[in-house]
Amino acid sequence: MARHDDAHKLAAPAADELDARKAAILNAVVTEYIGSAQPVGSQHVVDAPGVNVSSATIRSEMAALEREGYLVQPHTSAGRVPTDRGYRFFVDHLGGTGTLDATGRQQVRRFFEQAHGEIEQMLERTSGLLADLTDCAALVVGPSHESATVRSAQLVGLAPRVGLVVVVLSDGAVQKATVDLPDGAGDEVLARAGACLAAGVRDASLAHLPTELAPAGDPVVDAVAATALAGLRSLVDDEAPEHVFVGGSSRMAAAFDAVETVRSVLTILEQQLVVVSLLRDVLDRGLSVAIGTEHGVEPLASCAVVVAPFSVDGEELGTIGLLGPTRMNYPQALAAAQAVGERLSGRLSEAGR
Amino acid sequence: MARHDDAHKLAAPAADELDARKAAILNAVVTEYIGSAQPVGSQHVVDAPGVNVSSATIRSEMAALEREGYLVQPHTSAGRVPTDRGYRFFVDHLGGTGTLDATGRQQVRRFFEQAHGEIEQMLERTSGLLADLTDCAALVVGPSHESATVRSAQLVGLAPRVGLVVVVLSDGAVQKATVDLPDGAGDEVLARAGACLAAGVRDASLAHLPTELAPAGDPVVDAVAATALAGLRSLVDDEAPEHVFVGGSSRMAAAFDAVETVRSVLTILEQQLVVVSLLRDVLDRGLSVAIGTEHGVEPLASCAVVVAPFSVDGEELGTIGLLGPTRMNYPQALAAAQAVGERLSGRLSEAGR
DNA sequence: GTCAGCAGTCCATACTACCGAGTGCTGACC
DNA sequence: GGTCAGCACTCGGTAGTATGGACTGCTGAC
Repeated sequence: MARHDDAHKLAAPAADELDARKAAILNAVVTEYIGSAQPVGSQHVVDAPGVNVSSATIRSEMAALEREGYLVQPHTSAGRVPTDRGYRFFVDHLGGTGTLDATGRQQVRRFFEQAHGEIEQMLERTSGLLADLTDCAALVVGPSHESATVRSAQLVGLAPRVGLVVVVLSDGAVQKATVDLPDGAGDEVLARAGACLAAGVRDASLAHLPTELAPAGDPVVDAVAATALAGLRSLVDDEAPEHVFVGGSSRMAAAFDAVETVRSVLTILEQQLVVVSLLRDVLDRGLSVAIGTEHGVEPLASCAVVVAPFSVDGEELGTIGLLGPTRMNYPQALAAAQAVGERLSGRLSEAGR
Repeated sequence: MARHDDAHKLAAPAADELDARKAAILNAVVTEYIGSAQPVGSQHVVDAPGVNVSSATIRSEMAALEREGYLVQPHTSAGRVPTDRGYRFFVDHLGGTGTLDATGRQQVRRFFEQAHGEIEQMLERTSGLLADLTDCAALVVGPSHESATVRSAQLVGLAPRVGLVVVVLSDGAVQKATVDLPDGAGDEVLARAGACLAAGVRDASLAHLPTELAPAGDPVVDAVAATALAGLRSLVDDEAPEHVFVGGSSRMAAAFDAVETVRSVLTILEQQLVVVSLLRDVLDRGLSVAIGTEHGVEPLASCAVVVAPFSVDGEELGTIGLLGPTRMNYPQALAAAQAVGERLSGRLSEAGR
């Protein structure tokens, strides 16, 4: 079989291609290393499927794979460890997406059967589920509210001179902003200003709120309504547009043995902005996996990220991410991310129907 | 001097008291150990204030302190390390609360000067501030909404058969619950049901919502209102009543050198329920510090917790917590927790006025 | 009660030896 | 030419041993 592969090996762009045997060996090394975290020697590969050659031949093939940048030796006389490039080939050409194991599938099914409550709560719990499934840190970025439109706006008095603007968005999110009120603003003024505000912002998107409102006639009411609108507008710039739920970050402690690595990874995980843009960036580049230095975040050089979008009614709304060491179990992670993404999409679409 | 101490040593409860020199030595050992994380030998104590004796005398005092359970030796011929009891004495009798250093004070001041936005956001940021100040993991538990009363309730249609109940509480919190609507429920039905609901729940506390509403006459409206109320009531049991913001958990990675300890501590930090009840428990026992095994959480045996409440208009609303290794800098942590708690109370009271 | 002096303990560190997993190379074989 | 058994070699990890030093506890003098 490998014999006539040679024929079109020259025809095909050989740059990123490996012949079947090299691929099988790389596959075996990656698989083994993911499991054991120990450099893999030629002896451990000899029984792998698709590799029907002696350890001596494997050694020479491994040496070639090292020359081509797929493997490295930590030191002479040690086994081989995959490079980022090796993992990349593995993810692209080998291993497939894999499927969740039976217990995993059951866990996911049960989770979504008994899932209920608000979207935020569900996303948070989902991050826990993903962490459990994959033993990675799980990142779940909620939908952006940028394109959602205002369904309802309301002005509520909290204290003599404090009010709260509450808007409900079409995607079910609720935003609020406290506003200072002038001294004499009673319930009636609030109600009228609220109505005025509601009329002005209804069906506008949060990103494109009007700058002023139609006057209601009463200067006090108008003033209050304007204040409320200003409070609302400040929300948009103010708050990070997306919230990210991080679950299972403790698992990063088990993933590395250097406590310093753990610390730097955790530090990144605490920076929501970095996490969100990391995931977005990977997704925008059309990838579902970013390995080592492929994503630009330097402190995560020894990590890999697996992403999957989730959507409601076909519209991509959020992102699922899994963060683990580069030697993470990619097939499992991909399968889990994809399965949970699909289920989540289904669940959310159903709820919004 | 010690001679006639013997006399009333039997009379007075000598149990927890140490004479001035022993206290000074203990103080020096704890202070030194907090700084260096290395066992402290008699030589390092010799220059400490209040200890004007030779190292030989210190050694015999240290041996006594060890017999009394304030210090331990990791092994013979090593220096001494404080026990939990030693830290406890230090916290209770020595070191005082301390004050924040100048840069710390400035950091706190600046933070609260430019603090703005909603309470949740502010609490989250506060957890980051505290972590920065103390190099500990910071826990901020928001106010419980149990005693807050409903200021406003509203029913908004999101999709043909989906509605959202939004209630605003007297403390400024907003709660929401999605509800399924019957097929024919149009805007008018929603408005009427919403009004009916609002009338029924206004000024009720979330914990004591009515079980049924006054009928509005129309069976469809009544049904919708009842569904909405049910959705609202489910919120109370459903959601954890308090949310805890955890900041700076990455700092736990630097605090311990055993990666396994880091993992177990982080695992605890991910369990909001445990964290909340831990803080509550410590506070309920009237403590501001819980050291080692004093709090019941076994995986945190090598940690200490410093807590401080914060309040609005005199009413205790939330809790600030700092989690660090037992050899954390107690005076600094206490000062930071107290200062931030006070500032936060002030800020929140001011906003609610 | 204090303390200088001393003998003793025991952890780190460094050094050495050794084992074994693993490599690259070579020469024979198909 | 590709394959592979055999071989010499490399080098990290473990174990054993020596050394230094930071401690201690004790003792006897003041």
